[in-house]
Amino acid sequence: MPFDPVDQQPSYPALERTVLERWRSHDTFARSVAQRAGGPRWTIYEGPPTGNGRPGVHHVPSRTFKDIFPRHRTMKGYHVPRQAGWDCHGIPVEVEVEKELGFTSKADIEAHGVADFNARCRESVQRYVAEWVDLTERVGYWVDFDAAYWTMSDAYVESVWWSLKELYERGLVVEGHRVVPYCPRCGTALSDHEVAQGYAQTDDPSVFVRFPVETGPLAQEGAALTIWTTTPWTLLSNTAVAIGPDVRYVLAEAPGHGPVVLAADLLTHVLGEDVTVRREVGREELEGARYRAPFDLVTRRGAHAERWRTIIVEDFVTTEEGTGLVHLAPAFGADDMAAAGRHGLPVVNPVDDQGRFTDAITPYAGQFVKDADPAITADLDAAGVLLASGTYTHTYPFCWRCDTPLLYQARSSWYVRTTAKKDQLLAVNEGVDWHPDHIKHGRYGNWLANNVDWALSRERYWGTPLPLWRCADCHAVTPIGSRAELGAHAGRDLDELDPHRPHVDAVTFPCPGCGGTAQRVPEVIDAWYDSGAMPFARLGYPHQPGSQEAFAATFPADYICEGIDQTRGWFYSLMAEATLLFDQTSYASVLVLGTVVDDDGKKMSKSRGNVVDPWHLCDTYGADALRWQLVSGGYPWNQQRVGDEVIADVLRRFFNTLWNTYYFFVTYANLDGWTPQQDAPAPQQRPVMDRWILAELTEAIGTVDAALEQLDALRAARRLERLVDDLSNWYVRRSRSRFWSPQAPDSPDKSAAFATLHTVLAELAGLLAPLTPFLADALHHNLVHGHIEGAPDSVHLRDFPRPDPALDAPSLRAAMATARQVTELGRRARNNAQVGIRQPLRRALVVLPSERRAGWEDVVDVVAEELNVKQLDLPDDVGATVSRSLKPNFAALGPVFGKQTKAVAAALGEADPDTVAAALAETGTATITVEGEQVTLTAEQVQVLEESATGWQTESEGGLSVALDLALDDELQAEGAARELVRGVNDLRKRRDLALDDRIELRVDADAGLAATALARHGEWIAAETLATAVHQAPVEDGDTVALADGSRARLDLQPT
RNA sequence: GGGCCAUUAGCUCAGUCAGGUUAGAGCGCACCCCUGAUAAGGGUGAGGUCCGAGGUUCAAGUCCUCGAUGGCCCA
Repeated sequence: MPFDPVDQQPSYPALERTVLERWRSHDTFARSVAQRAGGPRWTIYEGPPTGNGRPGVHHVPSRTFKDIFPRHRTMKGYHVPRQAGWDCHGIPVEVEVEKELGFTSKADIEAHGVADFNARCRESVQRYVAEWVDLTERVGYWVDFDAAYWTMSDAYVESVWWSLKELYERGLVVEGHRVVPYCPRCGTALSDHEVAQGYAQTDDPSVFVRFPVETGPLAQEGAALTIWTTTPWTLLSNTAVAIGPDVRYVLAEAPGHGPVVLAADLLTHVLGEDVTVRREVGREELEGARYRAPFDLVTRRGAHAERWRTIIVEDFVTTEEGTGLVHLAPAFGADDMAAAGRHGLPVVNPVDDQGRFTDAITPYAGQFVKDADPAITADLDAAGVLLASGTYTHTYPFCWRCDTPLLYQARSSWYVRTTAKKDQLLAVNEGVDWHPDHIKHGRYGNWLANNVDWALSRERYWGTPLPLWRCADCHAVTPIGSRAELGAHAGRDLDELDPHRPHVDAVTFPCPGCGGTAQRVPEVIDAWYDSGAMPFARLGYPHQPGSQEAFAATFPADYICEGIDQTRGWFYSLMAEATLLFDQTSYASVLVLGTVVDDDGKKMSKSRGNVVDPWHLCDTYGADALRWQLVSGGYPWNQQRVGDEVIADVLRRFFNTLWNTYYFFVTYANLDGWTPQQDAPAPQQRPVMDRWILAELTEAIGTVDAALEQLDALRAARRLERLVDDLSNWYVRRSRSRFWSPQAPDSPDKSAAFATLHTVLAELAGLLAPLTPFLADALHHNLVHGHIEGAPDSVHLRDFPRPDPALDAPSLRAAMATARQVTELGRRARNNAQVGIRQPLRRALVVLPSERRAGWEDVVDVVAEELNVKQLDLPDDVGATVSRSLKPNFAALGPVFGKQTKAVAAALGEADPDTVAAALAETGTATITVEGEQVTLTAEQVQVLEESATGWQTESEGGLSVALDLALDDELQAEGAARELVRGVNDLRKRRDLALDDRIELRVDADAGLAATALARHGEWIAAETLATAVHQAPVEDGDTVALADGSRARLDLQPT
């Protein structure tokens, strides 16, 4: 047998396991990369998954879309190495280990010993790696794990050090005293990402407080400022009050309160309806005025005495809530801190690392600040400055680990000064090809435009140590770019030093400036910096031999792909570091994926219990089906549904259709003994169906190739779905008989059909290879490898299909589209006339718009056969059988006639269709009367509809009509009967489980009229169609009954021979 | 509170960037047809305030403004 026999109902998971095994044993992935080593480089960066958790189905989309385009580019001749990577550092890893050890605070870690703690972290990140590798392989994502980079490796850490030293020396890494979200219990600042996890609704105090004015006219009137806060404990640290530049302020009085100043817009909101406005208060009265704050527990410092507790003007003040006058405590608010910087205000912070008031704050010393709120409020009341108090419900961040309310607190930490390069970041972003493009100026662009400096340092343990050594004496900082450099300073060989804590902390060296002792600063860095460093750090750049050449060849990446949650994660860290270090982006194009949801469109979560297991899907339907759902189910950046229902649907819709076509080909080729070596007519000499499907194939190749080139897998998948549908439900359906002619072993028509179908399936395998790598390779392996001279042993080793211009035939494709539309109308007509398709009809009349008549003669036979009519006429002049109507083509009329369009359309309705049609046919234009004026219209502007009249079963649509002649004569009825008999026999063969090529003897009980006529006139044809070696007219006891058009019944039975 | 995305048939989605008068596909449902490749295919039918309200235009699912709901990200 030329081809391996194919199961009619395949198990795709079993097939995929076979292919996986072949890839393993044949080293297919490595060979696919290596054989393109001389080609142009195309680079993808693998965003490192954190090894700190199990892979789930939500990881499959990115693994799919990271696979498709590299496979395509590889088949196009590009050299596309794919290095895997693992993200190893970070607080989530620490938390995992802390849980294991039952730790609750940093003190526990210190007591336990950082060395062992970090060793456990190192072990923890390797725990799930095997599962990740398994799933990655199973879904067909080709990536090189052997060459994987680990962000915790010595070389990686050293490379990150190099980059930080570079940035430090350019003044882009600085120490800053800034307000950060801080967990007083865990003793560290939190990253934005961590803070985002901990927002919860909570009730906080809400107090309105009077600050009496001490200078200027307002002081003489006894006025006080009105301020509002939800953190009374920050009032102790008040240093200024801010007003808005465009806010209107008034002096007002309400019963029980003295005269107070507040924003006019918030007057009744704060003081109620029963309030009297004394007068407007101008900005100049307020700005610079001194006031008295309720507490004097902290004192001003000399240098800032001037602005201490005065009124300043700041843009961030709004009248959306509060009073329009904002109390500032620079140590506890980012806006406050920024304002303090701008106005030279002091920063006072009477709160310690555990969130408690310091000893100097006598009344509240040692209290956790939030716990002191009630006492503070009571004291305000006692002092007579409390206007009102209550509770305020809002969302507030809590520590996601211990539920402690976070404090925004000024702390010293290290920053990357991304704001210094903000304009360049924006410029670099302009050059990136975002998919979808709205991200560029939308979600991501907005984020960049509001760029703030990158809070780099973490007061933690398991991370890349910040490579800065500070002198205890002169405080000079020495940045270190490698272990060798560190060794040179320390005067000993440190090349084997573990560059993590605590080992690296133990290394000190004499300060190059003053000779004092330089000690590493205590912080490690944000793990996001590690991930953003991967373009160079994965290579150990610049220290490792060859890393500089490798970096030059692979930077920037041509393509990256991750979920939309990486907008402010990896997409940013990659771009920011590349811009700061190398003044360019690190990726030319990026595909952003949407979130994965279940069958019902719900987000998957453990608590909801709707987490889909990727292994279940792969083992039930196959990885190809899962991949196809992801690429064909909608745009990848929208939400992606994954679940049993949608994937089972994909199997039905696409895979089974393709597989049936494949099964048909293999079955009949093997029956016939056909092989690709057989001579076949040149494509241009083949029958019209062959030329048509080859033209469709050629067009599809061009479309799919261009779509994949543009990272548009959806368009590629849609085109392939159409091609498979065309192939199965039109080409094979219409060509079926050509594959089955045992009487004509060497028919050129048959070999043309086999050659055509083989070509289409083989090229389909090539087109599908990037998308469904398993099925594509199975097809290739059976149909091409070993049959075609020089064909590689995997579809992934061949070149991507190229369109053959000689096969392209746009006019034929258009004609066939018309043919199929006519067929559809004809079938509708038969249905409505209730005439079965097996009953031949004498004649049908087809009306086509003139522009669609080209090429009709090529396809008319196909339509006649499909509709089972003897003759199809396309009369030039259908005369009396047609009634015409006119339809305005608004798309053409609108631009010419503008506002007059509707009048022209109305006039067309009044005009005589026959006259207009005749004029258009003769001269190409026609003149009608519109509102008393003569107007000339072109054929493009007017569509002439023709509809067949009486005596026919007529169906029309879009300017096409089909009219069936329903009259039957004896001859037609006999033919119809013959076809009924054939169908009856073949149905019986099938039910008796006869093989396709089993011969039979046929007996027909045909005393009655039509069956006898059919046997007499078409006996030979019936025998040929049913593989009957003999047809007997004889009584039949059992067997089947076939009902015929004249109402008679024929009994039939068969006997295998 | 801010930003982005989505909202089209019972369900899942195209169509929206380049406005054009009969808004499509698949699944599901009902009836019918076809079937020696078919867990298929074909025809018909039921099913649409294209989220809503304004606006621009000869013409709006499509463009603009405002709003609603959902999702994501951020605060």
